[in-house]
Amino acid sequence: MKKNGRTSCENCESRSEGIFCDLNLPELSNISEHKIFNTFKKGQTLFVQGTHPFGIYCVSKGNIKLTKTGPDGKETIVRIIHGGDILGHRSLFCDDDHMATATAMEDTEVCFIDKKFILKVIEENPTVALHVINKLSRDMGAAEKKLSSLHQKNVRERLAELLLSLKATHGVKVDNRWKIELKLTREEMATMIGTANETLIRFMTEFKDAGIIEQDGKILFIKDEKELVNWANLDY
Amino acid sequence: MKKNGRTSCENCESRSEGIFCDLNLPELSNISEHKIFNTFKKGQTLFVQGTHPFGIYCVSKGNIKLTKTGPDGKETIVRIIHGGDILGHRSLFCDDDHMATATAMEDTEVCFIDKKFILKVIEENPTVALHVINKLSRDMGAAEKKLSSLHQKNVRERLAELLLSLKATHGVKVDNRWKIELKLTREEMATMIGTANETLIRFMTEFKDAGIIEQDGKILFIKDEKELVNWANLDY
DNA sequence: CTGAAACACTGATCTAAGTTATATTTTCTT
DNA sequence: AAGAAAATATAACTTAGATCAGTGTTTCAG
Repeated sequence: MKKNGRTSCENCESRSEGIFCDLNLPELSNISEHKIFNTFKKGQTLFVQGTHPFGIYCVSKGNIKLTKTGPDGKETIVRIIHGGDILGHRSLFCDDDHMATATAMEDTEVCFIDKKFILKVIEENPTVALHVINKLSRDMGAAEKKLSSLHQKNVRERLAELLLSLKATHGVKVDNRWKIELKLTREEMATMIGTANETLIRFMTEFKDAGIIEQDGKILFIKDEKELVNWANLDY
Repeated sequence: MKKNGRTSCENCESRSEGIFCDLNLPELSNISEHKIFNTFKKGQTLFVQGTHPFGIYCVSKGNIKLTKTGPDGKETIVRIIHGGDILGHRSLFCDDDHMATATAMEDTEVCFIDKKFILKVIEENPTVALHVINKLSRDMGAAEKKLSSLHQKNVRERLAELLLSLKATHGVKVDNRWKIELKLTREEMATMIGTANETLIRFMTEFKDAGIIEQDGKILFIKDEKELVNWANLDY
């Protein structure tokens, strides 16, 4: 692995974001020498539900969806991983098989880090450990929030919540609209909030008709954030 | 705090289980000197949704439920914490306010550990850090599994899953039945699988009629685990 | 021991959202 | 550029499970 190349951790696009953000250059280049850089084309899978994890993936560019398929073939997107995030750590850290499939939603750049090595890095660098703990805690919060939403809110409210969370994670303010820089199919959005394809489409139409959102081809815009918050019926 | 007393970490009932299980005696007694021992009676709350976390709770005895209340007052049990587990760490580690309320389900014994101190312990003891990571990962797995169940399975299947998971966490084999050593109301069980009180009762009756479960007062027994697995329609 | 809550159960409606079906548009493939 | 495949959209129909209403049964405080 060439030093200071485009694919080195020292020059990584997402160097300032992830669990390694507090490491200094020598430590980074140590990791750099132990990782395996890889690219995935849209639609390719990084790992498949039910298989054994061998390490973690550090995503430097592109979005990846984590999909859990049920016994009857129904799919649910449990999480979306974007540039700067890690992936595959949950299964690794509890020695479970992967309980979901990771699929590239666009062309992505990802580094693979072997189990043994990442555990060593965590043991030797408390700051990395704390970042992993922080990441897991935040994801866990998101998961438990979704859990209660699924029980307590109807589809309209959950859709509003989804749009708000997409705004937070993938939104960019352009003029006076929020542009969502993540292309999702209706099907995918539906599985994110636990509803059927057709039901989701109905409510998306309702949101469009109400002037809350707008669409330009596949790109989504949020026009009226305030109204979205109303519709989401958020707690406290 | 007296040394070697009933309430010291060295003599803690759940010493072999929690995140501190790999520490040696001097390290344990160091923690012991920094914790605050407390007891809670059934129904008392340890902390309330929306408040700021100041540390973590280390549960040595008793079960505690974590309940998230929605904007319309509807409650959902997001997790149950039992002896040996920690509590309140999720919010603490991501600097969020508590997003749920912790309520003792029976008389409990709990130690409080201050934020600053627990962070120091984690930084200085990689084994503690790894145990915290492992704990979070397992809880996160459970949360994401529930999430997809809520989308992919009907109430009957989810109830079967709940009973199986109660068996795993609180079950004791007595004769040829599994005794569930956790007393739950129907209401509580309902909020655990995201359904209504009445609906849950209906299916519990169905399970009893089918000879899968049995009840002696408030205590629950699983008679036919095999059939329960069938009804749960588990994946792979 | 007693009266009031809290809990458990049952039945009768009602409705949100799933399902099925079909048409139209967009996006890939060759 | 044409044809196939995937995604979007709408409407009609069905249903799982929520809600409402009422009765029996524990539990527990005083």
